[in-house]
Amino acid sequence: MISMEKGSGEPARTPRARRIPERAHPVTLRDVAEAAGVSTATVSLVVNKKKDARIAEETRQRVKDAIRSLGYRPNAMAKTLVSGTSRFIGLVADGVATTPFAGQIIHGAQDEAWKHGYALLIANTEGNGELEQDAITMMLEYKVRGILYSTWFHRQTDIPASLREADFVLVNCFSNEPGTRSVVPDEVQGGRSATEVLLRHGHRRIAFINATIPAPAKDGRLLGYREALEDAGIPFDPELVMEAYPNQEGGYGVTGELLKRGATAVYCYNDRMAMGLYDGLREHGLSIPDDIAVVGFDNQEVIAAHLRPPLSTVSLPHYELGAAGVRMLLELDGATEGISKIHCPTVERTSVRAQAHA
Amino acid sequence: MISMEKGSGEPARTPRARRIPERAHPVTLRDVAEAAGVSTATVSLVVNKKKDARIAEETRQRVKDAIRSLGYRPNAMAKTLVSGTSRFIGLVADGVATTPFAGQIIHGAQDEAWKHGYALLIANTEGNGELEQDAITMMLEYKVRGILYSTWFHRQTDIPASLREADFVLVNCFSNEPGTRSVVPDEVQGGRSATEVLLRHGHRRIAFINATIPAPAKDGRLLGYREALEDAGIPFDPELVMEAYPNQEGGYGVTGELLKRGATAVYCYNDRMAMGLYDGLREHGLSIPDDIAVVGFDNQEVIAAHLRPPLSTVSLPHYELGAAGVRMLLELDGATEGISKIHCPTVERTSVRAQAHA
DNA sequence: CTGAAAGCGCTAACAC
DNA sequence: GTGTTAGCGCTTTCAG
Repeated sequence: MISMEKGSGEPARTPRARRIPERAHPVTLRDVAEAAGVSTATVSLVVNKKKDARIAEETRQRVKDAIRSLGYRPNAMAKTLVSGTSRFIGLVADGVATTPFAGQIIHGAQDEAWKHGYALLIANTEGNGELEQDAITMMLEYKVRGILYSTWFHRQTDIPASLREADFVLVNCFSNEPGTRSVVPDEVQGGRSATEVLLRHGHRRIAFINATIPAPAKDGRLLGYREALEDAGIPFDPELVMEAYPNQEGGYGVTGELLKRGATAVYCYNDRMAMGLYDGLREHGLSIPDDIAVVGFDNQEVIAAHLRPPLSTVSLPHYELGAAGVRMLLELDGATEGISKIHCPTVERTSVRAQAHA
Repeated sequence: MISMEKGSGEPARTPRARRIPERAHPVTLRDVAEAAGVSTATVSLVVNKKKDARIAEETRQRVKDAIRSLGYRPNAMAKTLVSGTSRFIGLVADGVATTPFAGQIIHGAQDEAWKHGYALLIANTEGNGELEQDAITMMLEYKVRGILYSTWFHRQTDIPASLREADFVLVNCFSNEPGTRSVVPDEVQGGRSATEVLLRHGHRRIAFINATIPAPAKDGRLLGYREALEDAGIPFDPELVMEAYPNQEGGYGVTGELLKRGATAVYCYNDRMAMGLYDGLREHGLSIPDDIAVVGFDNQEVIAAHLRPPLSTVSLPHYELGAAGVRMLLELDGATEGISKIHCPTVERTSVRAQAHA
């Protein structure tokens, strides 16, 4: 009555299992085989639903019953040991905690990995080089199928030496080293789309508030803006391009200058600047979108969707970045080399309206 | 000259390694042993830096050289297979992609897990029950040391059946089932702290805009508010408690009603509501903190730190939640049973000022 | 249709 | 000090 140790007798089913359920003796393939009166090979066959192996229906049933009653769980470690190839994909990210962006990358990568039978082993380095090194080492030791190396904002990056020991793809970052694979957002197309939203509503005098910080986004978004204007036959006016620190304070601070330029619409480098600009505009007694139209970039949910009025913007496709990353790693898509650019979709809300006198 | 297959001869060091470096023949312990002219046992001993085992310095060096020149990486799978216990902790989250909150939990859990030699195996279910089931199964098969089951907002939860097969702790959620372990934020203390910030600045007529949605946060934050008032000897006035949907629109919408109550300060259920309220107050020509003081809750960085003026608020300790979860799982802290409440720190910015006529 | 046996890479006695 | 050996839990020929 007192001893229930070692799970002797019935399938260890203590009424109120305490901590660490049956850590004593994890049930193995062999246990199942013995219980069902067959060999381990047979059990393995039914567990893995091998189509070719013909097992008597009666035997199969007996095995299944044994599995259920013993609560058998295959040991993935042992499985990958023999198969030689693990079912892991590593994802090292430098900023899961900082923004929701990295979260989206994780989500996309995971959905796609899962779809192909892989589990995600993730490491969040928050920019700490030592942690990053440890993370990669760990992944290497777990014999991951490959590693996704991602950054929370789009930038160029150095490739850590140990990363080269694995099959890898850069996500949301890139290297100019030849032969490396990477997926990044298509900033140029994004900038073009943002501008086109304004153009479509009849605006012709469109300002662009760019970031002061050098980044592929800075160059790309500007280029897209220029291309869109050119396509619309509007000459580029350098007067209409301003720069500010890419956050709320930056957007707010540039308001006065913007107003002097006489634009009817503004395209902001990101949603955070747009948020600051909203405040600035309001202080000047201006209303959006009637007095001036605004579009942002990033589609940072918490902000864009809840500003007054909700902000039209261009979405950074982080989910897709993660998903495309694993596809590239697994060589599932066509492109398996170089930089793959992911489309940035437009998200229209109500901060833009057809221009009154257009 | 043409054949380089099977890595025969020198340590497979092709000049320009293509994809999948040396997938051909991963170097094993045995390879190292042969190269160094010792047994596998010896290599194992130096790899694991066993203190007690006495190895001749000369031998140790020979082994180390072999390891380096072959580029040997221990196989974690094999290691855990023999040791019987894996070095994984599973983390299933329902919303990494939705908010930065889950990201913080991941970060905290990972740092703490790492500190104790564990790697985090994470699964992002975004609320999808099937995915969740698969995730837990996967973790069970990888023989994780235990599972952290987390939600992105603090709530009660059901415990999935398969979760019980593992050692687990609930993070940011709880169950009233006896014997389960969980870590959650201390909402009551948080609500009290938020109110006290206002009290400390001389306010006595403090409104509370609560959420309409039932949640532990709703009850806890209100209770904290009442406790703080009571301690300050201020009678509770139901008139001063309003409810609205807990986002920007909700905060904005309740502005008019709030103003009728004649409060000198408001404590909002969360930062998003405070953001909406800022807009509402501004439209009424009121200035923060001079005309009215505001505090929020959550400390949602993108918002709170960049509102005009920056919002004083109470921080939801997600990082700590993750870290404490791991500690509880590993039974490192004192408390190893029941619900552990984590302190919510106050973050003072400039949306509160000493009351003019106090 | 099913069983026996070898072996995946590594650790841990236990010899020598 | 260092080598031998027996598994860890599983898959996979190869026999029967």
